[in-house]
Amino acid sequence: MTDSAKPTLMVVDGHSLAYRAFFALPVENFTTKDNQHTNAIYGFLSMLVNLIKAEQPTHMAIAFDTSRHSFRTDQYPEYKATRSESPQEFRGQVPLLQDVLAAMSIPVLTKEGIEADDILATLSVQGAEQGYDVLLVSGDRDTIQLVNDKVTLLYPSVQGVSQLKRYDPATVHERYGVRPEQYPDIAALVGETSDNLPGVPKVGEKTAVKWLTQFGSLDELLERAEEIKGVVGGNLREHVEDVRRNRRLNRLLTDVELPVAPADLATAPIDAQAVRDIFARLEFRTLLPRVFDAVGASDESVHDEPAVAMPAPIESSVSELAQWLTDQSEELAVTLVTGGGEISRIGVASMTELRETDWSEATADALRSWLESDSAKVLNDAKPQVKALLRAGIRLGGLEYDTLLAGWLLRPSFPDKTLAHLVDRYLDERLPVADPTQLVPETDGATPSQEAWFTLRAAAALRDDVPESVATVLTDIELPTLLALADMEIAGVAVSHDVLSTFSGELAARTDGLATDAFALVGREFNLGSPKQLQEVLFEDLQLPKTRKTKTGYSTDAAVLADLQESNPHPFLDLLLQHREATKLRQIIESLDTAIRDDHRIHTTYVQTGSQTGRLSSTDPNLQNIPVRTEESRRIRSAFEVGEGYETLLTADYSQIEMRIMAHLSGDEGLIEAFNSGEDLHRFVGARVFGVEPSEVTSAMRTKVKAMSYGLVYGLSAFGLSKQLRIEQSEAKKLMLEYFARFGAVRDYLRASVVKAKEVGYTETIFGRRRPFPDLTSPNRVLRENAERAALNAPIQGSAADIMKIAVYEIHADLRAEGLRSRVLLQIHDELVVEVAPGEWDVTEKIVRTRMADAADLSVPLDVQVGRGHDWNEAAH
DNA sequence: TGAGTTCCGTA
DNA sequence: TTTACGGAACTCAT
Repeated sequence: MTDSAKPTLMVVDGHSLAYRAFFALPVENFTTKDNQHTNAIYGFLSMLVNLIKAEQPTHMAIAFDTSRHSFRTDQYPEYKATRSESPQEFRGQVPLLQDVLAAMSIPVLTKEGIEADDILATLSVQGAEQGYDVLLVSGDRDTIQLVNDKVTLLYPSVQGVSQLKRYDPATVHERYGVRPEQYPDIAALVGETSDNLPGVPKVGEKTAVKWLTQFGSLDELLERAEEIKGVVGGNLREHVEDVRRNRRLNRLLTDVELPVAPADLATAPIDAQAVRDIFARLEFRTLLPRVFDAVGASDESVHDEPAVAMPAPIESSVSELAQWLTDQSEELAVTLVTGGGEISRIGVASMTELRETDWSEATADALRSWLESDSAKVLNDAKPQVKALLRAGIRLGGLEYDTLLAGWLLRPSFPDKTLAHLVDRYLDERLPVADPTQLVPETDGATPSQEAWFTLRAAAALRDDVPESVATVLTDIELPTLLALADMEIAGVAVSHDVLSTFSGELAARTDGLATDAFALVGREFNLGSPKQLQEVLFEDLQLPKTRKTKTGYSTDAAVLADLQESNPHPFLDLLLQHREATKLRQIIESLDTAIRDDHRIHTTYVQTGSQTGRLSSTDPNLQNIPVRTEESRRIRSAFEVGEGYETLLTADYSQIEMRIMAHLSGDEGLIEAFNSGEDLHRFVGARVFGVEPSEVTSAMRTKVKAMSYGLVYGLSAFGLSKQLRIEQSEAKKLMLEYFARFGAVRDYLRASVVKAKEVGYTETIFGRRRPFPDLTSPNRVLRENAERAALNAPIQGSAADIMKIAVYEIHADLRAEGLRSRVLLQIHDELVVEVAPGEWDVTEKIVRTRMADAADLSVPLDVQVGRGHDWNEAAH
């Protein structure tokens, strides 16, 4: 408190400040796991807390607008009419913010037909009369008129909500050149675009101030308007009525009837538990201690102490540990410290006890039976640990939960997939981490059993949050898949260095030749791989027409170059395209070759949490983007061979799985019939769309409906379709209309699924996997439409991913259960590559075919194509 | 050394 | 103005 004995009354325009916060803070950082946006609430509270701490008000209230309707709109319907409606994401936050304020015992004032600023005006007058120092906080300039010796205005500066500028009469005069009560006169003359109040044309602040100084008052000025010369004088005379109206509307009411008087607004103790509860719901953590600090309340629960005290890790001998493990009846968490694929230490935790020991062969022997048993185990990021155990000859049993996978299933878009983040988010505690920048860290990182303990507790918290359908996806799809992937990664795939290097040599000779020829055509040498230098050559040296713009210049991608070749043929373009193609192949070969390990095989890593749809991704190297489209590029696939001790490779792929899912989900009778007819899909669809017999469908017709069918799944537009097929947009539009005339249920389904997603905030696959889409209700059209297309696609791509995962783990399990050596090696979204041991072809093929076909029970059959060959290319035929 | 951009390979 | 990925090369700033 200040040394003045005077009480301070602080009145805040909640609406205008929360609205500023809404636009100032990126919404993606402020979204709870239920997809509740909280950026406006957070920003407002953050500012409020700072204010309370700095100003120490003795009395306080927050005023809100009730609706767009007010006495001003009654008088002048156009008032604020150009202001677009505040977005739903904002409006949804206001009631929550008011709940928070209630918990903080801060009165919220609203009155039907009255704007927040009028409440501020009324309280400021009452407060000043009754001997308070009045502090107004508002983002609306009209409140400047309220400033006087007893009333100070805090107004957000351009930099943002956190910076408030303090206006007393002197600062107002300094800034606007008039006394505060004259500010509305200026505003009336100049007009206020944001309120849709036009002023006098060509009159800005400077002119307005000059006139007011000259004539002393607005009334005087309007009386003697004929004395003003020139165009502005004419403008003023023509707009006298507008000015009077503006002045009428921007006068704030100082006599609003309120249920409270300043004396009723004395600050009261906050309801600590209520604040904690609502902050937990809003997932605010750092704000909680700031609130308690600002209001001078103490709260022990906010000081980072774990809800449960962490037991001290017990260093155990191997035999003690083995004994302890068999004594436990509850689920345990396990953490293996691995490095270079080797295990160095193991930690195990129950809720109450932490045990750990170094890993050695003796450890492996002693713990094997427990590790392989069905005893329930929880791990975080189990796959690398499962692999390390497999290398040590132990097959982990009883894997009940993986917190990494659970966290990803809840929020597939969240990039931070560390245990530290899960602990932070779901336990609201901090996982101890060693400071990596210090040679001798001041703080120790968590030991393995401590990590296990946090994992166990994070799992409990996650189980509370994960909806049942998602929990089923984790248990029935992801965990079994994890075990299959571990074996696939360890198996790897045999790749011939010789085949690769022969091809690479040929390509090297070719790229050199192409570059030489290209430089000769241009007349100088440059870096063909540099988009920047290439632009100089294309658009300056060769004077080709400018293409599609990119952030940094003009595009030179393959599609653009093909367009250029059509409109402005130039031999250089051809050479460039060929050079690109050949260098790309060389790159791919190079990365594959360096990835071949001593066992002559490549071991990719499947990232189970690598996509937002449920697909896998593949890294180091990526084996899901090996070229296949051109005859030549398929030579790379021929380097992927059957390994030693095996007989042949088997490839199996789902044909048109996404269209089949579409048929199933939409229930479109035409599409279902297409798949049941046995006819080629695109031929069947083409016949329907173009009204001809299937035998009469030309390849051009087939190409068109094929592009249309595939495009559907992506939310393709007529524009995109025309671009892809290189046809007129009108023709593309016609094609879409014809298509939907025959397969209308498809369109109905796609539309309905986006509407549903908008309602519930997420999409769902056939098996219950969810993907949240907060942007579906975004006021930003680009964001919203992007989200709509992704939401259209997610259930389809995701269901296909679910089906393939089910097939993979069932095939994996069957092969093992039958005691076969044949094994799954690769998964490329809708294709599997299997290595078949001598004599096992028939049984393996049968398992693969039936498990893939039966992975889901849809209203159309799942068609599986199987191929056999010595290498991947051959097996694809 | 690292972030951002462009381009391109796959399903 | 077509979904989902990983990765190489280049550019520019640090």
